[in-house]
Amino acid sequence: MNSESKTTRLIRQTFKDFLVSKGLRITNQRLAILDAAYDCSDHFTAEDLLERSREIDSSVSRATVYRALPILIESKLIRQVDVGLEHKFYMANRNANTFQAQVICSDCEKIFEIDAPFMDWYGKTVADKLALHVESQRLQVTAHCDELKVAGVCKRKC
Amino acid sequence: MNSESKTTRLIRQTFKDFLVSKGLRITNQRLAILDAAYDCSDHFTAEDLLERSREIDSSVSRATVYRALPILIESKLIRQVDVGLEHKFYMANRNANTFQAQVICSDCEKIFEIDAPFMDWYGKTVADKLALHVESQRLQVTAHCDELKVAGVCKRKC
DNA sequence: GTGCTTGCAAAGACTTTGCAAACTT
DNA sequence: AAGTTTGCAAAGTCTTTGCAAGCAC
Repeated sequence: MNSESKTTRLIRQTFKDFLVSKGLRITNQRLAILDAAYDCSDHFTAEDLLERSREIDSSVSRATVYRALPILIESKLIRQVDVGLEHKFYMANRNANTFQAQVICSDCEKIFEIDAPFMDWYGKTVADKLALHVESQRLQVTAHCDELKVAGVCKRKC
Repeated sequence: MNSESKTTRLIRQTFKDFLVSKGLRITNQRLAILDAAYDCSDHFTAEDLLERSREIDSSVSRATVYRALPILIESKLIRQVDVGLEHKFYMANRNANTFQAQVICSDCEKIFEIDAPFMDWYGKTVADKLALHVESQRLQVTAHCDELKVAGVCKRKC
């Protein structure tokens, strides 16, 4: 049972604990939205999330998705990935500890998440200069696909 | 005459050349919008730009600002600075050659632009791993103001 | 039962677009 | 004169909000 794996249960429990700790209620819609988010291996938009949530619980409405997103972000179970494209993206926060950078292919608009531990140190150094305390950092690299330019196709489904 | 400085003339000429090279027309509104953008030492939103443009040429409309922004960005005279705050920001591209990072104060939402030449190397290295060719990079550090937390005030007008 | 949550539809915020008049070339 | 560009207002897109009914506790 994929939906009952050990990890899934742990994630759900974390979310439930978070809701309780905030005096919020555990609802089927919120759980469906959480599961839908973790069902995506990739980045997703609010609209994607609505669609996937509805496959799990058809009663989920757009409003509920938009209301759930800030909660999921605050709980650190998902994070916002704003890459300056048309839409805002989100993704499940599977490895919250390493600093992640995004490489965005401008040909196919695919977003790659990569570890960039060095950034962490650098960002802190930079903020120290301004006497600010770092909360979060983002490194985004926009790039185009060499393969696509040459061969007209990109192996990574660009 | 501030509006007739050497730099200003150079910028205007660059823009005019760009327009001509694209078969677009040189209009007072477009020039007003360009001047307004370079009149800001800081980041600005589309709405800010409308307001400032109208001080130069009161006939500038919101639609024209929105139509001019992509042209100004394509000409590299301004660039978009998307920091994931409420609005999209833009800024004059005064030093296009150095990689810029943004440090965003989450207390006052002020945005500091800093040089981060090392990022450039790092971003390229990272993109090379994926066989992509770097177009642009952004490093954004969100931080909060220590002074504000302690003293309730921030010298840099946080 | 109490009061947080929900879905719906309407409202909001920001941006884009259709059209006739005005302007650049 | 020919064809772009403009301002206006309307339409779009994405997101938020008000409200009464429904649900978790």
